[in-house]
Amino acid sequence: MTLNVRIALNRPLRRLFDYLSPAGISLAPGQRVRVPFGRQSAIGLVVETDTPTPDTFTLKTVEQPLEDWPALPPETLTLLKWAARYYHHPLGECLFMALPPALRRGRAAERKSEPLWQASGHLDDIPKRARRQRELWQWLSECEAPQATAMVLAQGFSRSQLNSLSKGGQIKESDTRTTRAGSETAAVADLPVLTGHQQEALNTIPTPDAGFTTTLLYGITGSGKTEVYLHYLHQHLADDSQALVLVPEINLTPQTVARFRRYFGHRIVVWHSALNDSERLETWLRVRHGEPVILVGTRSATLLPFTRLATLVVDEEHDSSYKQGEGFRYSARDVAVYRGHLNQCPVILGSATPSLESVHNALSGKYHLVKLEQRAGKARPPEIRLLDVRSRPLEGGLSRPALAEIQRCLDNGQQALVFVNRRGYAPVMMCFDCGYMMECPRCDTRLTYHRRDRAMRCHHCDYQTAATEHCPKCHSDAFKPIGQGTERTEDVLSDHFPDTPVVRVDRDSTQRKGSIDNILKQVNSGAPCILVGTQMLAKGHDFANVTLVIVVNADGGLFSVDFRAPEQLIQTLIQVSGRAGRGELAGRVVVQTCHSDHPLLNALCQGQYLPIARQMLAEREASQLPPFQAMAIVRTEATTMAASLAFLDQAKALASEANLELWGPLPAVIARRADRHRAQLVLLSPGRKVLAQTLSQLTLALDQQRLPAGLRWQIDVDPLETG
DNA sequence: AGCACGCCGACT
DNA sequence: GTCGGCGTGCTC
Repeated sequence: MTLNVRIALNRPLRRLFDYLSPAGISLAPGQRVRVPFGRQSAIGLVVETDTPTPDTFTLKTVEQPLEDWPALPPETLTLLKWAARYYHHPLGECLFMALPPALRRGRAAERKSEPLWQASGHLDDIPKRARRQRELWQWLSECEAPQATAMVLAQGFSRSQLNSLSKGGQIKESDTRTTRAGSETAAVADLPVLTGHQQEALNTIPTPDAGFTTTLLYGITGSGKTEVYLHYLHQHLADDSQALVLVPEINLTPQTVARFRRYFGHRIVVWHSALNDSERLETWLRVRHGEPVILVGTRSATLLPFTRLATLVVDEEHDSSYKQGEGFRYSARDVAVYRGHLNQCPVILGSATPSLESVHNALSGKYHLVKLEQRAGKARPPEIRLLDVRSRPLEGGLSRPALAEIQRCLDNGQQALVFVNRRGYAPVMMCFDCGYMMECPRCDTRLTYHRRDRAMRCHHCDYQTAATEHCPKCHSDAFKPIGQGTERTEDVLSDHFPDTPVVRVDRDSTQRKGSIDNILKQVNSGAPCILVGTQMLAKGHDFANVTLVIVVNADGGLFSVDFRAPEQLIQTLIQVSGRAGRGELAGRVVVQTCHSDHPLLNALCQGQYLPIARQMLAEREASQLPPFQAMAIVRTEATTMAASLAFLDQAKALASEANLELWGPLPAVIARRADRHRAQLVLLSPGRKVLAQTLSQLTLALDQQRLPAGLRWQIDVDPLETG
């Protein structure tokens, strides 16, 4: 008896390879195998069994299975096959995304016993000056069960603190799994009491009995959506079931995890980009073996091999970090919804500013709409006001009235938040004598001036060069920064308010590990201070004493070429406004603009998101943009623009038989990036079927073309960026 | 993606 | 004379 199997490999190939099963072994779909491939040996995943024998060539034989069980269980395999088709990405690469790196490389799927730490000895044995070590000891001693190193690090402690304590004998390794299993059901804190509105929302979300349902939980900032998720899971998740809670990358802070762990203890497991290979393997195995975990994770957690998935939650469902920006460009939110369908279980999408796609689905009845329109506790929604800054003198981007508002806020002993949408000191350096502007040698972009590091940096590639005081071209000293970045606004605020701490929060200031925690700690102390920062500040943080938010410039998103720019602008403005007045104090938001008559900004001042979303949806419908048509983009990059465009011209010819709207080919908005010349062809279709069929035919035909050297192309289905 | 094969330029 | 550049083609 010889049975053939069809196998996917981790290669960017839109095809599978057939092999003979090894003698006496029958293989199942999803199983991991080692196979000879060319003159190398590769790891493969079985996709189909009992496939026909070809008559034109002889098959090679699978070397051996790596496990006698499928690494990818049936549901996960079905999910990934669907996703590979939907996103028109090679199946092999999609399947391997669902394996941890260790298993992709062929390591054994075994748990390495990892140490779990528990406190022993006495607090007094730790020197008083070792403050963090003492805190770590205290935390461990308060934990219900011994903690893994990953957990300790997630709490913001360091390896060196752990090592010191271990050496001194104040903590020790406990025996691994037995203790953990015993603690699964350990008593944990009581759930927070729900407000009447939260309770009402909770009661309105369909229960798992209803099978597959998608609920859009529209809850304004500060309304307490997390409490609703916690109660939903507590009420409806069976003890032997698994749940997935997706959060945007930035939200998976130790505080968020601690919040879940307080009520579910060790049932909470985390998954994010900072895990190392062995932590990934460990968690992947727990999920695969059906441990009843509640997994809190970022985008790629959507692809984990759950076997008893019973509830999915996508928090901040509008967040763009759910869409993978390269390679397998999937949307974790959309894959999660499909996964709910496969498992016939509830999916809850939560946001204060849901995507227009989700609002559309809610309004059309495809999703249940549950509203939570009151802030929890005594907090009230902030008052939003436009401040027209045409012909007003600006300092670091700030107008006099804005500075006066900040002064008043500080005088009241409160905190202010200043939102600037660019990091660095200034986005451009320009010579006022010869007009020269410093550009990136590899991209079609201007270099951003980073004053702290005396550097000129490109924000689109890794280029950087020393900053100069004189114009590099004409040596004039009239070489000046143009525009605002967070550093510049920080400087102006420090000069203006010398007695008040000014804290900058952006990618540059938070690079050091744990620095965001220190910043949050300082802010949460409540003493007057000014926060200056980018989008980072807008996301999910709870600053009780911030009562004033200043938006330095709202105009960037109003006139962008990208059709999603207004949606993203409004979402960011509402999210950042939501940072004001979360405690008992009322919040105020001042939005500086040169277009105070713009209808979108005026709608924003009404403070309600859904009406604005309706308005934006009407515009999308009028111009037949998503979600009223399905969109995909064929993107190219090549050594010359001519090569990129020529390739897309062929693609256009291949696609033009179908009844589709085609835009382009056109050079990308940033046409050259890291010396690659980029272009795109946009496909729009009223129906998903036509689009999918066209893309299938297109990929088939394009795969057969031999590509000019250095040209790469990809397909982006449901793109977020159309630049 | 790897990897080998293959056909032209500057090195001991 | 060979080492090695990366173009082209193939992998069940």
